[in-house]
Amino acid sequence: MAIKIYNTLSGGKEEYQPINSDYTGFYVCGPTVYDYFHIGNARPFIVFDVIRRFLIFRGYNVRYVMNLTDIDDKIINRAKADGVTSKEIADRYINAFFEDIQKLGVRPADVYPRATDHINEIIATIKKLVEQDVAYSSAGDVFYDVTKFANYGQLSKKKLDELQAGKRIAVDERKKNSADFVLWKAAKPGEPFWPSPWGNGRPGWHIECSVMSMKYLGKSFDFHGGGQDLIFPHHENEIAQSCAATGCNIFAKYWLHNGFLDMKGEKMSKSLGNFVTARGLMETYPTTAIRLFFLQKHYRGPIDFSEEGLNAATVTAQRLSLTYKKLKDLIPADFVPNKLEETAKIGDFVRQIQALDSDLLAAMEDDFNTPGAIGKLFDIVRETNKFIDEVAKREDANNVLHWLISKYDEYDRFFGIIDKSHAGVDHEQLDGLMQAILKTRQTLRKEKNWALADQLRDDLANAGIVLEDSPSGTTWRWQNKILK
RNA sequence: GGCGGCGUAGCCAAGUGGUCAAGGCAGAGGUUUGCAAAACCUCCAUUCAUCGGUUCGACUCCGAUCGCCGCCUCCA
Repeated sequence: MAIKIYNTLSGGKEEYQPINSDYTGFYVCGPTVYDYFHIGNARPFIVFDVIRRFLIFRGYNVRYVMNLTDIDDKIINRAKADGVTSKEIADRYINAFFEDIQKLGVRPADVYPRATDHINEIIATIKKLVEQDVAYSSAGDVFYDVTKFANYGQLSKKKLDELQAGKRIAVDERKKNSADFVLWKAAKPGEPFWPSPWGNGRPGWHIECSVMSMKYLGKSFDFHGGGQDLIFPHHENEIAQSCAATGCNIFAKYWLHNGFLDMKGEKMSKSLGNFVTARGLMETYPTTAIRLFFLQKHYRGPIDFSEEGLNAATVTAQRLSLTYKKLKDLIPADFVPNKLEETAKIGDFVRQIQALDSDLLAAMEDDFNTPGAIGKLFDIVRETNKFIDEVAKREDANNVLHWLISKYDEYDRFFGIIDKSHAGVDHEQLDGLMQAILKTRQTLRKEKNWALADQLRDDLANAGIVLEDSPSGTTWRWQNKILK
């Protein structure tokens, strides 16, 4: 089955046809590193991570590039405020960015190009644009002349004469057209700068993405992703610059844009001040819950940030992870699988899961419909739990368990929503301690000393450890912080 | 004003021109358990913002209305 993708450029779903067979080029607009990113900024990091991982799962050799904007006004202002250099600010928040996305379970990109590492290439590209007369310099600044690009507006479906120029922000007098945008900014006193044919200055925002995406992915590549607010002008400008510079018809073939995270019906943003950092949120909620919170909604729609939503996602994520843990606990460590037997009841069960599996993948293939796919996943979870309840009565159960685990592992290759830490049992010493406590409590239970056995369980619950008694023994796990 | 999108149960949220609609959370009852927890079962939208139209038939297509959001050069 082909993967269908909603392309902002065409305004409809298209079948994915790779530009070349060697690799799939995927560029996503990354952070401007002047502060910790907030949970709204995290949305593209997470949804494009999942899309990328699904493409890899489907066998595409994805080359994934995310830029780091490490020079711009906000960084300069922050540096001034903190009394340090722009580079120190950028380095500080690049490190924080890497820490945070790792915690969020986002796989690292193949390349994280930084604007300041590509100044020469940026200047060379601007030079080319000036030579072609699609850009002009004015007092040390260089502007792109949007009237020179016939298809300007193709992505955002905007017409130049219908823009409300200057409505929000005063138009720079030196521009020939109000929609012209800056390629090179002359340095003001005290600002960091690089020498250029137009004097000391620094790159404008849009040009870095054109230069770096094409450097690492070629002048035409498959996917370009980012938030919906980047459609205009950022991505529109990227297309204009890139196609003017290289003469290519296609810059990025498929344009993917994620919806916003709203805070009480309003877009979450730094400038509105209504934001929660990803870093802060991860202190309260498990990352599996945060990812699930995003993935239970289609990536193009808006999401309203709410604690109720995150609490619900926390419970949901735990349900999935507990089922996975049970599967793992049931199968002997030294089990060697052989072929699944197509016998009677086992066969019915396997076929049922296979049907759900097929629906799950079909949902993912339809424009990465993660909410639909996760709905199917929870059908699988319910069937799995039923199977687990009857596992003792089943023949060939270990083979089926082994197969089920492989299915969950498969889904998690792109979702990343199963907590595989095994409830902390990877800490061997702690588990040894817990086993000692459980052994003592087991003795109390045999003696029907319920009061003491229950008190022990309650005390451990207060410490964030949940005990679960079952006919086959007692297990322990961490309580989700949020659910205490 | 231009462009784009949205409105499905208490909450979140998929989906289809034709068994009057997945899944999750919350809630009610039950099974299991020494009691819990976890799990399972049952119940929880004659209805898909409103009003028209097309159709044998629409929540799904078309039009209008109402409400909400985003972009129109800081912005994921």
